[in-house]
Amino acid sequence: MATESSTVAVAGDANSTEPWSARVRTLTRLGRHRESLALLRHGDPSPPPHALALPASVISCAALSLPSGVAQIHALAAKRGLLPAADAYLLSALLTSYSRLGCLPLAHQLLDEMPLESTPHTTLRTAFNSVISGCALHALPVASFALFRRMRAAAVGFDAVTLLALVPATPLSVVPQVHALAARVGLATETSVANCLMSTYARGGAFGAALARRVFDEMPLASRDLVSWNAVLSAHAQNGLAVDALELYRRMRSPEGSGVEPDAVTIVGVLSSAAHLGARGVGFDVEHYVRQRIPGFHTNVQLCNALINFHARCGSLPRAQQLFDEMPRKSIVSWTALITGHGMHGNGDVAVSLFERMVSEGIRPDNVAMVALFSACSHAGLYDEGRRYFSAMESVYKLRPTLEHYTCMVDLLGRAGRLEEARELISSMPMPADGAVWGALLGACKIHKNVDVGEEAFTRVIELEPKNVGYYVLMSNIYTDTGQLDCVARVRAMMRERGLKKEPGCSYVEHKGRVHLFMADDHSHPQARRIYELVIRLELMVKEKSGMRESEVAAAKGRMEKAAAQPLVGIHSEKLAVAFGLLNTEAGSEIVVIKNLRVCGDCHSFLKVVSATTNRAFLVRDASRFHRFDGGVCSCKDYW
DNA sequence: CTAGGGTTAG
Repeated sequence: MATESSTVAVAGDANSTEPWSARVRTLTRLGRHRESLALLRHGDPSPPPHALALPASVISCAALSLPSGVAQIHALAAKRGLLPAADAYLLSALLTSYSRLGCLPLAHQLLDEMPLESTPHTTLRTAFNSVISGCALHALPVASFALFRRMRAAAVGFDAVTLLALVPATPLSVVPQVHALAARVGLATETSVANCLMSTYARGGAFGAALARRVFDEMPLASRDLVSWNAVLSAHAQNGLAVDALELYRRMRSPEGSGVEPDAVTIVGVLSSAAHLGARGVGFDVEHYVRQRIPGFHTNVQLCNALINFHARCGSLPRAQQLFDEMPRKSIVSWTALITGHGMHGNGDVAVSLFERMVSEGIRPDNVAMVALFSACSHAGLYDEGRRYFSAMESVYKLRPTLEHYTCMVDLLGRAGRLEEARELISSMPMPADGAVWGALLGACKIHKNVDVGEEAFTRVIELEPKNVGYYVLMSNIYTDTGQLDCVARVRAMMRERGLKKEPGCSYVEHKGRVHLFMADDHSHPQARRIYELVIRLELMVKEKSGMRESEVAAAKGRMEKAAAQPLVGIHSEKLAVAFGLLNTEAGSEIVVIKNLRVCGDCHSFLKVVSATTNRAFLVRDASRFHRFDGGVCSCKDYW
């Protein structure tokens, strides 16, 4: 034992008793690459460098990004007759190093020189694996697939390592075939391969997430490790399946997770889903877990970004800001998350100054940061700033606007009432407008009750997205607002013919750790009777307070109900959620409501008046932003 | 002594 520790202590030292070739290897293993190469170059020439030293030196050259060094050792080895296949380790080290350094022609050449008949299959497999992973690493998916085919043609069996390199480089549509091939040799349920398949499938939208789920379900329980859980959870989180992601998190923490402890990667996926859904309780619990169990989380940029995003999108801007301030190093994502949060809360000026601070700290904005900025300008009615930044986007920041940027700008111009200007912007686009762009124009026409432009936008948008119900509802609401009830009926008929149903509105409130979900005209809550009584009482109070204008709305509603069989407006879910909040909280508290659709005008004025008389603040996150109702006014200043 | 798996913002 004493000798072993002294060997370690002097490893690589000049006075070590090791043969010097072994010392080269030791230095490489310790990551002391320069010393290792120096020893190779200037070491005792007798005995000459042993075969043992050469692979190590190759690895050191690769670690130091020295392709010429690799080539020199390659030449030396060739002179000694160690190649093409006499020394499998050396060959392997050369192939890996060439591949990693991007010298793929050399790697290919070396591979081609190998005698297929006389080389052991394990050596061949490793050689192919090295080059396949090199091609994958350097974005040459076609080449890596060609090598895989050659490998199979030469009857060289593949293993898990082959698949780990190949699968991520395979076009998504072909992955199921490789998957089937892996399954045939029993590799598909191997932990590393299954994890790799799941993360690759995760790139394929909701359908990909379902395939990832299947891989996960088919894994033997004992093979699932932390990465498996993270991969399947992220597959759902990244593809908008937030509810499933949270359900997976719950399962992971149950006995089924068999002691797997969430790590920062798990948490990032969970927080993303919680932020999406407005699942505040989940996010708060997870943050508690982070503070207890993930030491030094402040230095984990991605984790902090996920927390900032969660707080910004779930109503706690000060906590987002505090986390941001506490980060020793921030990324553009940190800035963007905070800008988005301020944008959603209507603090356009704060968003703009954050953006300016970001730029002055030397961070070049990217496309996502620009979207956040435009959307913040849009919600705050910052027309001039929006226009200015839009033109700066190309000229100053060298970013080409994408469809998303045009969508934001159409929204910004449209909300500001400049419908013609928005229409012109669409005509000037260098690419065809998509549904979102026309949809933004349609949304603006709803705000400004513009039937003509609205009809054009509607025609275009339903050509592009005939199944998106929201656009039919918007058009129908424009007709309702302008009293064209025959047209309302026509749009409804279109919806019926196409088998489209209005997406039901729902709102929820969290209270004492439980989620209370309400749908429009929903009576299923245990307190439903008291909730409805309160809503009716409050509506009466609101009507008295706001007099004529409300009665006009009621009259319009009455006319509409006569014209169509089904009323469009019943008791919307946010009224129920707020009434529940009023019944279950003390005066002075804030009631947070998360809603899937946008707040309608009627509910908006209702909530303003109610906030003035009940000594509560209501923070409502709807489909596009936050509204904070307090003392009779809304933070959106009625601009939304 | 060689090849290798999961992550964020709109």
